[in-house]
Amino acid sequence: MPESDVPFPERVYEIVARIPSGRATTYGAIARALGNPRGAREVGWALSGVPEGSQLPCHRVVDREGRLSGGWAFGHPEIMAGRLEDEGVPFLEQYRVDLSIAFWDPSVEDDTQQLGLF
DNA sequence: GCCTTGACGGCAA
DNA sequence: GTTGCCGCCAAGG
Repeated sequence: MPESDVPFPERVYEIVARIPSGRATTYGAIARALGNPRGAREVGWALSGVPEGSQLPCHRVVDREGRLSGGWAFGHPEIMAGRLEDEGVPFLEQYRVDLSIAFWDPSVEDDTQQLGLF
């Protein structure tokens, strides 16, 4: 069946699920990968529907500046930041990841970008 | 059917 | 580099 039949939230989850450990991506990048460049807010809305305890690594999704805009959804940004830091994600500030190194583009399937090379 | 809210993004001042 | 405002898309009151 056409992918267009798949509900938007599920397409978001599918992308988020394949974000490599130690990397991060943005709401806008995911939206663009789904062919909806203006749907960044919709991506955020989709993730807000993710129940606690889900295996979905939604903590690896940040805004375009690398800030933990969704940190409070985990109860406290420290939880999200600690988990990212534990995976080796570089931070510019306490609540801001270095996307120049850790950014993972969902529209690229090339495995070399998952090697953590820079 | 109208208005407000929200885990965003882009641009102007 | 910051702050503010507007635009987008969906959901909920």
